[in-house]
Amino acid sequence: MRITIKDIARLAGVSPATVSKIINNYSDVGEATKQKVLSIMEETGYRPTHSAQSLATKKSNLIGVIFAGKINVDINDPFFVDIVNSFKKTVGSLGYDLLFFSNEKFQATDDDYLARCRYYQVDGCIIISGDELQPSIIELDRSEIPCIGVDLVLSGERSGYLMTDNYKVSSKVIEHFYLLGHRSIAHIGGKKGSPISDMRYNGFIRALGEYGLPIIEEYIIRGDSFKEQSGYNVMKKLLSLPEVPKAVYAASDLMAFGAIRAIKEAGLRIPEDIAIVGCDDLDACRYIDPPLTTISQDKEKMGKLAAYMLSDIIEKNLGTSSLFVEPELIVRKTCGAYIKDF
Amino acid sequence: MRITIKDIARLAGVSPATVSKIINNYSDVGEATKQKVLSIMEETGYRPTHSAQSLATKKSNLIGVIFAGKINVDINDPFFVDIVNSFKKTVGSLGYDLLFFSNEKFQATDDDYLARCRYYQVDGCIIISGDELQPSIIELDRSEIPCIGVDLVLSGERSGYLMTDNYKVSSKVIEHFYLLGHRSIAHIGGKKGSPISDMRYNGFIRALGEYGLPIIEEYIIRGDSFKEQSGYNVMKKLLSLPEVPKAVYAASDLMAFGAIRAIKEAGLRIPEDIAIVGCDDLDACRYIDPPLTTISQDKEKMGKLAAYMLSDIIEKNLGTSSLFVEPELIVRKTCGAYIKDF
DNA sequence: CTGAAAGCGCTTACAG
DNA sequence: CTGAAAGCGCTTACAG
Repeated sequence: MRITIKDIARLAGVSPATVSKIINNYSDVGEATKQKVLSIMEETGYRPTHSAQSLATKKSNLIGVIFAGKINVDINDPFFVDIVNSFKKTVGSLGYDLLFFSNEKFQATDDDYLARCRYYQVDGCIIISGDELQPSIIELDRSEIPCIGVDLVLSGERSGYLMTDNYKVSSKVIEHFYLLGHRSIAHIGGKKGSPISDMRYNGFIRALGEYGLPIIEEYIIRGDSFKEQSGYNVMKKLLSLPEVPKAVYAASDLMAFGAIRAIKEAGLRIPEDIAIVGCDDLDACRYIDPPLTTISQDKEKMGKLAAYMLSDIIEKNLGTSSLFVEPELIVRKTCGAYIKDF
Repeated sequence: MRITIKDIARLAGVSPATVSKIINNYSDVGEATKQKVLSIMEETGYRPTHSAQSLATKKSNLIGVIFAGKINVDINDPFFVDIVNSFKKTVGSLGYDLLFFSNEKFQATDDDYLARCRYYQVDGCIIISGDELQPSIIELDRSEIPCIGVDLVLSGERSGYLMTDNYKVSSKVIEHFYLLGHRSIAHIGGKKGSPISDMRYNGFIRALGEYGLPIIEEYIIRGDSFKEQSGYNVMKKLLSLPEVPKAVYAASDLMAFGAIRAIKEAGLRIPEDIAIVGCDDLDACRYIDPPLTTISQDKEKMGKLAAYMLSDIIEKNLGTSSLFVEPELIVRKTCGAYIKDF
């Protein structure tokens, strides 16, 4: 039924071995035979079969995509999707296709990623973190499978990772507020214990020091998630203080949205009464009223870097490396600064 | 190196054939041998290899995911992602994993989807439309590969499709406006020629008839895309009319966002001066000011249905079938109707 | 209930 | 420059 390498060989009057060499671009093949075989492959529309190639070579040209953590089930997280989109383009041009693991399958061992990677013989993996990690990710990190973590520190021999410089995220916010004349800055932090939110929190404290700004205990409150409601709740507390802060830095856009809702409910104006900046640069930032000033991660670049780093590990057997990507301040209207060159 | 079925057989003192039968749940195996083999597999952590299984059975347990059309390169479209997310869960529980094709690869023949499906021996495909179709999708539809189209009419022997009932989308909007007392309704249409936008347009015209409402030529303008700017431009035209419409139905949320911008710039109020409803229920609808009333597609259900339809075609060899999913009106604040039971 | 043997479609030393 | 042969790790009639 299916047309195989044997058929091509017969049609061209050569051996399957020779056809194989031509498919794989070996140099030691006669130009004449090469052309003949090539044209027959063309005519017949022949294509090799992945499983046969994979079985023989132990390579699959497949990259596994894993969204680690409890949030695992959902691949529609905007951050995840943007990274993967960019990653896919680059890795695609390098000759790989993407395999998304269904978490619903190998449930037996609570998500045995390593087993699945071996099952499919993936050449490598990209693991994007969703904060709460499973042990099976650690197992995968330590294995022979090349891995690259995004927002996730990996330390295996054939692993690498990258993330936005989250300290810089906070210091850019502080700098912005500082230049605008603010000296007392509040922070709506993300959940304590989440690596990303901890980095932003610590970055905030550190930046305060660098700019000689006071750390005001009552102004620093951490929510229980990155969600809208959490930001709303924290802002309510801030609003109930004897002296309401005039500048607040929310660790996520969603929290900033919640804070904006609370501020409006309190009858206060943004940015006149309270200036606010978020974090993530969701699409909705442009549509909310007023449009939210925020920090953007260069997801395009991150996906691309992840692709190249992974391919370096796979092909050149490079060891662990890590990269920190520069974040960018996006000035919109929640801080009263309209000048673009901030 | 890798532990194989032969090792297990040797360790258990049986033949590879017997181990294979146990792996594949054949019934004609002695209980005693079965238990022994099972425990050895457990101890050794043995897992079969995908490529070997696939080569022998000609099945891959892989479903190809294709985002058809020119927009192809980007998988971060919210509609696409939500559908795929739901699809993935269901199809995952059915034992399949997802393969995302890189468009950058087989560029030779402008995206030879069929060839790629055969190369990977995918068991089936889900094709989500991005309006502008490539010929290679048609080729795939006509092939032996089971396909299910989302927002895309497929007619192959082993194909099926589903989409939201886009006529109903429009009639629900008209009904809402009608109940609110509006009799002259404007339409900011999507690009002419795009199947989805045409259905919404035609549904609009038809619903007008059903409610005995007039078709006002000047009030019906189609944009050149579903984008924000396009909605802005069309709304400007509407605003320049001698009699400005008081109710407008935009064929996409993004267009509605653009229209809102134009309305605000003109110094008019929403919904007091102009009521507006969008289409898609993007996240941003909740954050824009005022929150946008819109029509939501049941993406969760659509993904699930797509999964079951596809698996029916694959396993039961079922023929073509098509499904139309009921859309839902989400009442927010752009029409002046706050009552939930609309 | 169990196993020997052939086959799935390719690749890779190796010999010539 | 070319080909015969063995091997990759499974499965599937078929025979017993």
